[in-house]
Amino acid sequence: MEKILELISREVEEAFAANGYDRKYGRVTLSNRPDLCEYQCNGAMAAAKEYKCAPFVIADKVAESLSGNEMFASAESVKPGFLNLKLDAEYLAGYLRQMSVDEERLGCEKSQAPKTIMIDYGGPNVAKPLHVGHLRSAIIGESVKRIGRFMGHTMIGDVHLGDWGLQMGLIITELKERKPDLVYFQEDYEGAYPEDAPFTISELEEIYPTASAKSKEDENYKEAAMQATYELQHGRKGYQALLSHILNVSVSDLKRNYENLNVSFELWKGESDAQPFIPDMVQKMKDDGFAHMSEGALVVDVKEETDTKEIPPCMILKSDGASLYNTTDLATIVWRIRDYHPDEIIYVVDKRQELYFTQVFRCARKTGLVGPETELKFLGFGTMNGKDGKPFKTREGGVMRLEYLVNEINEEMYKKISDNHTVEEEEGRKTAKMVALSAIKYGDLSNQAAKDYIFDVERFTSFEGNTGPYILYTIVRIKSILKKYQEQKALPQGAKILAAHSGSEKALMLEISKFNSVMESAFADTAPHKVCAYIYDLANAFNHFYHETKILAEQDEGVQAGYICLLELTKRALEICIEVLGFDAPEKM
RNA sequence: GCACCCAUAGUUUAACGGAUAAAACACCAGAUUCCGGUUCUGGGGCUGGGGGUUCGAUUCCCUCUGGGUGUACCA
Repeated sequence: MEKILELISREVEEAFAANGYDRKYGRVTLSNRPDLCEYQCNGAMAAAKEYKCAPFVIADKVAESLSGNEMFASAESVKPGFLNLKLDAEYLAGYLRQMSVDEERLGCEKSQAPKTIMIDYGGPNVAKPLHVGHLRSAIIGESVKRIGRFMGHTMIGDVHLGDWGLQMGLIITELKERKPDLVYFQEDYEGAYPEDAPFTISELEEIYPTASAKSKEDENYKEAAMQATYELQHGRKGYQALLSHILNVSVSDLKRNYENLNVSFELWKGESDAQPFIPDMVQKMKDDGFAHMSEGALVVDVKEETDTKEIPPCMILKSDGASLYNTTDLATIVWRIRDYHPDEIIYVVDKRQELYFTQVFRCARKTGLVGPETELKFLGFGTMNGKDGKPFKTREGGVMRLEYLVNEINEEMYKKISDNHTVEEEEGRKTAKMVALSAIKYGDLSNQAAKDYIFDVERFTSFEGNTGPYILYTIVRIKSILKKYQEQKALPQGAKILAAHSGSEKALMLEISKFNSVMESAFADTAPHKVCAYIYDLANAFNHFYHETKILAEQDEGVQAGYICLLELTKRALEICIEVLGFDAPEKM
């Protein structure tokens, strides 16, 4: 259904036109002075110039034309030339009734031109545990994906594993030192390799750092690792079998971890999947004359006339002929285009990589890997800082494992919940987990992605203020009222949302009516924080209404039923929003 | 050196070029309560400095200051 702002604008534009002014001046915006009005139009001031006429004269005429319009309770012109509008309560109620009909989407229409959008987020390395550096990518990417999906687009999330390069050789080398008798190391072995991996995830997580440290001290060791890497990449069977064990063990652990965050991926592709595309891609770049040698390396120039800064060429091959991150990312684009024909690829990556991705994007376009019909978008996010304003660290100063961080917050939330009231252990744990996740995600998503933010556990886990738990608390409160009502009686036939009886009820209704426009702009700007800002306002509006209104004690059955319908709608709006943010509400808390 | 990003209340964050810059936490005062810890009501306080464009600037342009980041063989 049409956005309420559009409906209002059209009416006001009509009024401008009726008085002989260009209708473009009739655009209405949300009021920034809620004490004066609900919506406003500033067009008269802009029009004053064109028509050489005092702004308030124009505003007066328009207001006159709008008087008696059933959409507005009042339309008045004010001082310099503002047009202040208040919606008619019955009209507003009608709009909400229409929203209620569509329980799934609350009248928010899917995109007219659905796109296929691939979204690259996650970026974990195999054999290495997730750490807090992976948190933002996962949270933001997942939310952007869900928002896009809600708006009717085909969203394909790809985890883009770091599964290529020296790290694999290091693991194989270390494994060989520890367990030289394994069949994987017998060059002449012909049989089938065992199905079970010769290590567990915790061994794997310990092996990698150990090997990495050794290689820095011991030249021979490093040499061996490089040799193993080379042999792996050139098809040594035993090593490839090991690689798939490493991948399997690692990926199932990663999946478990991402699941805990309510994050999932459609594709579990990795850097290794791009490797087969490299030779042809490089050859074509050479043949087409885009790639040339520079300082021993193969590069593609990506400078443009309008650049204010120096953009170094995009390197395709190192001077030793080896590929690098750029190469892999370009080759990844090759199969993404080939297999999925996306209209857009979004990269949710640390913002420090912006220059690097500028190079990759330009190179991909220039060399024809990507046509003009495909948009490449860099969604850079800022650093997650500790309370001291510096990058988040453990108390000891190391990198915090994501799992530990999440557990810590779960634990804290459990304490909080069991302090408040007695709960069953199991039930309490489950609830704590849900609330904790809302705290982490909302704390992150309520900031603009591009900005650094401070991860303040105490603030994020608070049940008051602009936090995830506060939002959940509001939803739970609504659920509880609805439940009590249902226990007493059934909703009468023909129950419907009625024109607001109070200021706080109308304020709540006005918030709800913004739903579709918020979703649209959150998607257009890839900005989950707009959804956060919205549900916070919505939750506040509801709580004000709740404080002023005796819902369950209301004597008039019709009025009460209207309240219940309004609550249902509020609940749905909140639920859809937290769903796209990537967390859920419990039944109780 | 060069370039990019950021700068808003004590703190963390909002605000299509519009009116008196918003909220949360913290703080202060009053009310409330078996509680100095709960809840409610009220209050103070902000656009880094200087120019410019505009009827009108937190927003756009220039400059200065302060902070962050990046600047080809890492990812």
